[in-house]
Amino acid sequence: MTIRVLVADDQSMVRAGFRMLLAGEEDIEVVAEASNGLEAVEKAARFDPTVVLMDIRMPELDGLEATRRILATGDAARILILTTFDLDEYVYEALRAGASGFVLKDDPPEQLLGAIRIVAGGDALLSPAITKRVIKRFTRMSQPEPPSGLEELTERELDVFRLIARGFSNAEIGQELYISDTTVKTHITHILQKLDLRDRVQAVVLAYETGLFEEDAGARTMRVEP
Amino acid sequence: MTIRVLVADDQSMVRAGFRMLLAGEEDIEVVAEASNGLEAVEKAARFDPTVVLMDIRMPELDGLEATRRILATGDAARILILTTFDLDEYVYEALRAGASGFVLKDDPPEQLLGAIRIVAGGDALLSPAITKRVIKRFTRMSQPEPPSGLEELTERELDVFRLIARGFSNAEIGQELYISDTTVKTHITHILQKLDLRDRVQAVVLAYETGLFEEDAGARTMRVEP
DNA sequence: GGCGTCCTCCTACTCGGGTAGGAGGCGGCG
DNA sequence: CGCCGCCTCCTACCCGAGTAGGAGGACGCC
Repeated sequence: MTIRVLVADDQSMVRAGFRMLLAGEEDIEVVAEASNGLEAVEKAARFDPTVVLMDIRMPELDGLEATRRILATGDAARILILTTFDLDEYVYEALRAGASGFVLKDDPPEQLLGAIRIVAGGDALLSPAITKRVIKRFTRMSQPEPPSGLEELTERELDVFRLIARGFSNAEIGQELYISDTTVKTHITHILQKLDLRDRVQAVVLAYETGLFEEDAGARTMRVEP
Repeated sequence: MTIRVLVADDQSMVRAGFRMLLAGEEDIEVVAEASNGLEAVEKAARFDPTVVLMDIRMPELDGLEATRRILATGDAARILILTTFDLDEYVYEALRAGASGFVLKDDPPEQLLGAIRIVAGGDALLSPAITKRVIKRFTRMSQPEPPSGLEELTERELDVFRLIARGFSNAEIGQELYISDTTVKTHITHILQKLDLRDRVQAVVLAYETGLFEEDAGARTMRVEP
């Protein structure tokens, strides 16, 4: 019996890469691809895959919500999450959503193949680098705060965060969003508090390390004055 | 006559993606792959490709030096550089190294195919987003300074830059390197001047966008106080 | 209606970051 | 030797960033 795989990733290049990688395996078959979360949910229902390779960041619906919806249908599908960085905060949320494993996109191919087989067999696994962080997280969590977790940023705060991550000053952010810079400051204070960061520099680091905002790569340009 | 392509990229997934993409084209054939710069140089000599798809950031030897070496052999190969971001400062260096074109990795596939054919035909091209920056750069360059280009950072400045890129404050950098924070400030002023940046936030953005310091990913941890 | 959330804007303050300019020590190189 | 580049450190100054705390309007929900 072959392992039926659904590949859900918004980058066609990555999908093609997986398809090629898995094509060489006797016991694995790619039965469908999805380029966003909604499509993933739909195709999971239609093709009944054994394993869904799920990117976290996708348009329409992200990998987390897609994971929840697929599992909510009672399907037997196992979800294997693909993350780009081991720092990805979503990992903890995905754990709660019921994912069976996490693999880093730049892990060696053999590791990925192994992961698919393990997950298909009903076991769970984490990439070593992720495991380290998860453990650290849980040991830290069990002491001071109750359950906690990361607070959610509002829409507007995300707008501001996006611009911070591109190196904008408060004044520039204000111009871009048509709000005063005191308002910008207010948003930033909230962002830093919610994410437990010291200043905007750390916010930029976090944004890149977790791969936030990779969607708007097209518009990504640092401001340069003439 | 088919266009012979060498794919040089350190991510196997990306290579596989290109192979798959190009497999569908009648006039294009992937004759070899390379996972680092040295391999690219060697295989370019061995397989005599029409076009080399070259990633900039690669182990052993980066895409720029590989480009220089391949062109130095007098081969007819055209180099098409792949960049992840339009902000990549290396672009200017690669121009000087003799690359024939630049394509963003997330440009639509048709654009990439077109680019390969154009470059194979002997013309040069830039991705629109890159063109914009190059023009801005050259117009700026032709006025005050002679040829110039990016000044090189010293070893110590790189040390400081690395820590800036991890979100460290000046005081923290000073402790880490055993120097006073006024010295740190001095270095930072020089870094910003040399790279034409406004503040450390832009420096962090630049570091990530150009993939500087990806080597020390293992040690990459944001400072978090207990 | 009343409550809560979000967004907006304000003042006033503190502090870290960045600039300007100078200075001394060290090592390499012509 | 003398010059230069690099690293180190300093003072003095300015300004942007972030904090604290308050306030008002829009909207949705019970």
